[in-house]
Amino acid sequence: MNPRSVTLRDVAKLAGVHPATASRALNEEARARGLVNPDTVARVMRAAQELDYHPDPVARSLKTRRSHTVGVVIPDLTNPLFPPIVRGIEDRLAQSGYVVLLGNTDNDSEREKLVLTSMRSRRVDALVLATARRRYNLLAELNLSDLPMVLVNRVVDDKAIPSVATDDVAGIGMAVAHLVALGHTRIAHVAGPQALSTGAGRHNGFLLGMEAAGLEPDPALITFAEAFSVAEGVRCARALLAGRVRPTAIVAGNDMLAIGCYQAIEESGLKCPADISVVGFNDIPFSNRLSPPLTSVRFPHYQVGIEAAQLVLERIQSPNGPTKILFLPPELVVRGSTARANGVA
Amino acid sequence: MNPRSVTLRDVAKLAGVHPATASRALNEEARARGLVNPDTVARVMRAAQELDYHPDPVARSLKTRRSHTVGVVIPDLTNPLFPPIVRGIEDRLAQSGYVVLLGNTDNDSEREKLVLTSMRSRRVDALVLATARRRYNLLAELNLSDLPMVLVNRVVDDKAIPSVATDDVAGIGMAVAHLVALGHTRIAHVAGPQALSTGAGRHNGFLLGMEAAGLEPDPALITFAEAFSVAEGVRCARALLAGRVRPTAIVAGNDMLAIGCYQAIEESGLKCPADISVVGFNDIPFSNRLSPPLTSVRFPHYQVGIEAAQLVLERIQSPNGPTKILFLPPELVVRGSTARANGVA
DNA sequence: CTGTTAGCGCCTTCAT
DNA sequence: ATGAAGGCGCTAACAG
Repeated sequence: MNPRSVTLRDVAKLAGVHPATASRALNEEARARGLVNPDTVARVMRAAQELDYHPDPVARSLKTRRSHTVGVVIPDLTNPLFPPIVRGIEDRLAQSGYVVLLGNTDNDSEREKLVLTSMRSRRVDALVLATARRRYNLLAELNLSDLPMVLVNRVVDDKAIPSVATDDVAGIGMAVAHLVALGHTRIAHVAGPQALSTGAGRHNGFLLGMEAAGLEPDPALITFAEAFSVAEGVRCARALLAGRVRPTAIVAGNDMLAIGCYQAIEESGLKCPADISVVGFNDIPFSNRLSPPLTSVRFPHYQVGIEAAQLVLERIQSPNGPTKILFLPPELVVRGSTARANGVA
Repeated sequence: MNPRSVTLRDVAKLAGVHPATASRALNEEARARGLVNPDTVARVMRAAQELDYHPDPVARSLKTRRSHTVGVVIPDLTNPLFPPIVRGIEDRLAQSGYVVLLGNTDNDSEREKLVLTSMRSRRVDALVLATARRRYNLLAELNLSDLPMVLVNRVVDDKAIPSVATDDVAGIGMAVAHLVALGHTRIAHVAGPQALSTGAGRHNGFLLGMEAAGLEPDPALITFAEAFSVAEGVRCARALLAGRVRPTAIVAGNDMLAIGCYQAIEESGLKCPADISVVGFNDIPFSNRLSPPLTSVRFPHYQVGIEAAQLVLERIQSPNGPTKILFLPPELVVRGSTARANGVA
C-alpha cells in the first residue's frame, strides 16, 4: 500500500515481462523508436496503472545523470522584483516536468558559493542566475562551466552566457526623455551599485540619455548607492539636496531608491512632484498606490521568467546551441511623481 | 577534473583503504561510534580534501531514502505575504543542509495535486504547506499521510497537523478594539474567503471582537470576498458603501482587501480616514508608504518561516513527536488610515 | 522485440 | 577496525 514500495519489478512481474522490458514500455522514447511491442506496452501500462506505479526519480537520476531539476539563484526573494520572475520560471519549467530548487545569496559571495555547491552536488541540470555581479569568476572557480546556465536581469560584460534582461539603457532613456519633455534640465541620478550590471547599465543609460537630450550630466548631481535599498536612497537623495545646485528631478536606479528619495524630499520640507520629480525603475507592485503614485520604468517580470526558463530548456536540450541574449522592451509608466519643472510655462 | 567523477572509490584508493572503510571514515555517526581508526579517518579525510571529493546526494538518497529536500507549497509567490515566509524556511533549512523545492498552486486543486505528486515522487523528506484550505482531504487522497508535514499561516480544523500561524482572532480583536477606542461603532468587515482558514478565523475574530466591545455586529455590514484580492476588496467595499447604513470604519480581511477599500472609498467621493477608517492585515511591505499609510495587523512573517522549518526538521527527526501548534503573536501597527469617528468629541 | 547482464555511487550487514 | 558482498531502483548495452 505504501506508494514507495511499488517498483518497476513489481510492474514487470504483474505484466509478465522482464523489468528492462517494462522500463522500455514506460519510456516514451523507446516506444517511439519502436523498440517494444505495442501489445506489451499496453499490458505494462495497465499493470503500472493498477499498481499506481510512479518511477523513482532518484534512482533514475543516478543512472541517467539528469535530475529534472533546475537551480534558481537570486539575491533575495524578499525583493519585490523577484517573485514574479521566479514564478515565471517555475511555471514554464513545470510544464516540461522540471522542478525548481531555490537559493538566496544576499549578494554574499560566501553564501553564493555554498548555494552553488549545494546545487551542483544535487545534480541540477541547469542554473538560472539572477545574482547581478558583472564579473563572474565564481563560475569558473566552481568548475561550473559545463553546467547549462542562463542569466536573468543582467548580462555579463562579455556576453558569453545566455541571458534574459530588459534594456536598461533604453529604459532610463525614456525616463530622461520624459523629464526633459516636462522642461527639466537639472536632472540628478541616484545610481545603483556599480558592481551590479543593472546599476552600471542604468548609470550608463542616464549619461547617454542626457547626452541625447543635449544636456550635460553634472557630476555633482550623480550619487552612487551602495545597495538597492530605501536607506541608501535616502542617504543619496539627502546628499543631492544638500548640494550647491538643487536638482528639479531625480532618476533613481530602482524603485527602492526612489522611495528613499521620497523620504529625503519630505524631510527637507520639499514636495514631490511640485518641487522635485522622481522616476523609479521596476514598477514594483503597489507603486501606483504610493504617495505620490510613482512614475517608473516597467518591464515584464513574469515574462522574463518564462523566457529564461525557455532558454534554459533549450540549453539543456542542446548545450552547444547559440548563446541567445534576449532583451525585453521596457515601458515608461507615467504617474504622479513627475510634473512640469517649476518656472516653466 | 570533472567534479562529478571524483567518487568514494577514488578517495578510498588514494587513502589505500576499502570504499566501505572510506565511507565509514567520512560518516559522522560511524566515527562517533568508534567504528573506525582515527588514523584511517585522518588519511581518508586528507584524500577527500585533496581530490575535492563531494559525496553524491543522489546515490546517497537511493540508499538512505532521504533526499534532504523539503517541498514548500504556497498559493502564489507573488502575494507579498509569502516571500519572507519562504525565505525564513529556506534560511533555516539551509543551515541543516536541506534544500527547498518550491511549488505554486494558485489555490487550484488540480495544480495542487500535480505539485504534491511531483514532490512526493521526488522523494521530499517533508512538506510545508501554506495553502490555506481548511479541510484537507487531498492529503489523505494522495496517500501523503506518512510524509512529515507542517502547515503555515493556517491550521486545520481538527488541529491534527503541526502548524505555525498567527492568532487571527487576537489580531482582529486588536483592530476592532483600536477602532472602538477611536469612537467607532458602525464597524464593517470585508471578510476573506471562508474556505480559507485565515478568512474564517478573522471573520470569527471580528464577531468576537465586536462582542467583547459590547457592540452587536450588523450582518448588513459584513461582506465576503471570494479572494484576497484588490478587486474583491473594491467590490465588497462598494456594496458596503451602497448599503442603507454607512459604516465609519472597515476591518479588512487582509491588506489587499484594504487597498480595495481605499479605492472604493475614493470612487464614492469619500475620504479615508476622515470619513471612513480602514484597517488591514499582514502589514505588507510599503504599506507605510500607501496613501494614506495603512493601519494593519502585523505578524512576523520571516519568523513564521523560521519556526515552520524548525518544526519540520523536528518532525523529520522524530515523526511521532508531539503535534505542536505554534501561534506567533500579532501586533497592531497604527498609521494614517484610522482616525476618530466623525462627530465624536 | 525481449531477456540478460551490469553498474550508476553509496551504505550496511556480515564476516574476518 | 577493516574487507567483502549485496542492493537501493532504474536503464543502457548487448545478446539472442
